[in-house]
Amino acid sequence: MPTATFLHLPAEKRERFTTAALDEFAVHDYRTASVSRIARAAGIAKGSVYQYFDGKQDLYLHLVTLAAERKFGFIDGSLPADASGFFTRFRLTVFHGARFDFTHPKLAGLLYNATYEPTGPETRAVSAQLKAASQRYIRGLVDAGIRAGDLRADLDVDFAVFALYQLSVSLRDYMSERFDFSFADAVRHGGGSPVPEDDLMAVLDAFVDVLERGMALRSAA
Amino acid sequence: MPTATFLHLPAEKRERFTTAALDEFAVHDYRTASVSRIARAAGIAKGSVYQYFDGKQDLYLHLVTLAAERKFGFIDGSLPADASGFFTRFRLTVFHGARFDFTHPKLAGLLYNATYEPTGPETRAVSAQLKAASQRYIRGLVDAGIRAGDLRADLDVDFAVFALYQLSVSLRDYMSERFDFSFADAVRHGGGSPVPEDDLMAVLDAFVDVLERGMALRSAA
Amino acid sequence: MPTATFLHLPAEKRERFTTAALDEFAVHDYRTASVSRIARAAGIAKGSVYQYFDGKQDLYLHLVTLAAERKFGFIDGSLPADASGFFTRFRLTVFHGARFDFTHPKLAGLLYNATYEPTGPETRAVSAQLKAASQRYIRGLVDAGIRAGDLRADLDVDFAVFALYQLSVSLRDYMSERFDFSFADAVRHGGGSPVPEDDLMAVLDAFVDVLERGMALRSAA
Amino acid sequence: MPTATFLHLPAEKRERFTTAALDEFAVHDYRTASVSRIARAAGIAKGSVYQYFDGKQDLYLHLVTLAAERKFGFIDGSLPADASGFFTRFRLTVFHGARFDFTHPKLAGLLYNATYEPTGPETRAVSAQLKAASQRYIRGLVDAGIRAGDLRADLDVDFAVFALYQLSVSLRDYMSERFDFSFADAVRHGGGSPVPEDDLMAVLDAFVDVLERGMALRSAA
DNA sequence: GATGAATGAGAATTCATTCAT
DNA sequence: AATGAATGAATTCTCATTCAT
Repeated sequence: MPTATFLHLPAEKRERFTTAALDEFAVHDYRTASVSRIARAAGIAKGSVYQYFDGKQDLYLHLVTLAAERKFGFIDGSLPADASGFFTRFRLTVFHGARFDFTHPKLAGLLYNATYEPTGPETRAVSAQLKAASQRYIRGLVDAGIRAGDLRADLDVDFAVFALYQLSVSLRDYMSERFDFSFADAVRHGGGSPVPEDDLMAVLDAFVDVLERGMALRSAA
Repeated sequence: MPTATFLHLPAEKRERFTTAALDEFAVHDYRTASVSRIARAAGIAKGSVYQYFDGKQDLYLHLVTLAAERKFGFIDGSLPADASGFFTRFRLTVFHGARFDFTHPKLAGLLYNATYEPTGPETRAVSAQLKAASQRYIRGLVDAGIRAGDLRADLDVDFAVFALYQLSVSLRDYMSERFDFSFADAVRHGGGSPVPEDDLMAVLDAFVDVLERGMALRSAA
Repeated sequence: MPTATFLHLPAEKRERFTTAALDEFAVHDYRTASVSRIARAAGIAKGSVYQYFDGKQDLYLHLVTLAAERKFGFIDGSLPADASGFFTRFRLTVFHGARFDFTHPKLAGLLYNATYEPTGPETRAVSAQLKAASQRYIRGLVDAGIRAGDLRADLDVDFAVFALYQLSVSLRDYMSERFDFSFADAVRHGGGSPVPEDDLMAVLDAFVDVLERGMALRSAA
Repeated sequence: MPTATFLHLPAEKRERFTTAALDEFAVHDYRTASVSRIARAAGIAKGSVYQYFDGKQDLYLHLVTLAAERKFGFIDGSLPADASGFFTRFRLTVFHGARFDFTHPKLAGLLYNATYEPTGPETRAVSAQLKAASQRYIRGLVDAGIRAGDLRADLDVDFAVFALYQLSVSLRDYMSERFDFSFADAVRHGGGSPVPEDDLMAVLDAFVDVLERGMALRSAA
């Protein structure tokens, strides 16, 4: 948790620091990220970092929490209140998640890194928490989908949740390759025009299409 | 690539080294893996590592390549020659892949680590190569499946390949959680009885079921 | 020396600070003691410490002086005015010194630490001063003892003073081991029943016995 | 324990390092001693220290062990084989111990520091071990003295051992003051002519005199 | 071809002290 | 008079790589 010192900081400075820290963790994993580099980039003394946070681990926890809250908040805020079926709702969730990734490449990069963080003792808890939260969210959608009759009642819910989670998370890789969009560059140079929403929707159509109908030729259905 | 020196080594020594290196990278990610530990475990001088390989990165590339060849070879060798439809063939591929993971936990651990190690200039190329090879393999299956009429002709092939790849790779996580099987322990202590093949098949049924039929209630189809 | 600022402080605040500082130096040696922790425990700003004292070193000097005064005062106040022979008087001195240690573990801990902290320019002076004061006190006893005919006139006074001083100071270690009494715990948890006065007296008897009669078999004396 | 690397070092270099390390620990206590300073003084890279020893703690353990062995060896080698009574033997032990201190000020300084080391987790074991060894040695002398009829049979052995130990160890302080000999300077500048052996003996006479006969006027003995 | 000692830049972290507010 | 954020030099320790033997 940030210290009181950090919270009392002038907004400008606090944000300069946060930006520097996000820049670092968006590009490097936990081990590779350097507190010294963050301090240098933020233009503060190395010791100050330890006035703001309990240490590297604490700073990391804060940033991941922050990013997760922002992303979940962004998605929630973008979803229409009236749900309209599982597939529509899921597509929108992924769609706004992807929009968030394009428009907040640093936060998204951090979350992506956190998800695939090699599990050392320092990061295990954070990664696990992050995964659990995402899967809980998806499980809620799936349960509702079954209740509403949108999904097959005989679905293996555990596997479905797992599949939806994995595909959602790694969709970033897919988009990156398909649209030749480098999230790494976006983080570093603020850059690259995001994928047009139409193209994005087309991908999501393919996604939902497979989810909905499966891949098989409707053989003897 | 291994140097000529390494290739001319007495087989026993070469294998002692390879084993030690695999042991190390199976348990640690690239950064955490230690060249010194490998040398010590192999009973050779640290300097020798640099006579055999160009450096840590080069050694890593060699090991990942080796592991990938072994896994692909294992799967190919286990598949019946006569294909019998896309879903059956795919299920068998994943099934034998999982069997490989259970019976070769070190090689599998290394491949898993390599897959999720996209950060850092040292590993990016290797990860990308590994991913490309896997996806090429899957794409072959999908293309054949469409030609054979097992898969819908209007399928978004790129997305399908991506989805199959991601789910196959991360199936390891799913099994680990579902069956409470720790691959890390298996690597370290050779241990743990692998998931019974029946249970494994049950998971693959759920997997293929979703792929084949999708998740939607066959509403008014 | 405390600044005027410190002396003009409301008594309550001044004492809160003193208590916090004693707590810290009773448990930690000079290097390990932390100004920040003291400020936090006293509920004042870190900067205030430097308004009250010239720095860590100055604060340390003040505390040691304070503790020494308290201990000497305690002993003096407990001794009967009419002296009754060197050994009785010395035994009482040590006895009340030990009682002070048991009942004022923090002050005693601080003094003990200060005594054995001769390393480093910051503490050397304070240690020397403390040692000098103690030895001066003992020298007074010895001189009087000789004059009164309680001690041998041919005694090497310098050595005698040194020996009495060292043994008195380190008696704490002896008692701690002999009675399994942890002064460290007493400081931290206020706790532990002190050694019963009878047992304490028995130790002092052995002490004085050696001092008085020596260790030799009264051979053919 | 030193690593094999350290033991295989050319004698000159090994000694340069050992000297530098002793210089450091003879003047500073454990906390204050700096590995960086040792490396600089020895003219080697900081990292090399960690090739030679497991870390600061390990280096410290090695040095203390070394110094203790040297001092005990020196004393043992200097004592005549035929014991001649407790007090003679004890006086000789202390005498040669003091000679060692004057002629090996660094080793002696290190041992002195180790004895009074503030007990943090890193040094506790070493200090305790050192004290235990010394006291065991003294207890042996005392036990033999009683058996031989040199010491009173009703002596409180525990206290006697404690007293002899404390006085022996702190004799260094006494000599330092009495003869105005700065061990610190001796360590730093190799300097100062040691106290003449006659003067040293005179002090030991006073010491043994008090031990043997006690301090009391043989009043009504 | 093998060795293994040496390197040195870089990591995280601590803390007494200062000084603008 | 009080505050408390900022400092920055100092600490221990790591490890891939090199190179003289």
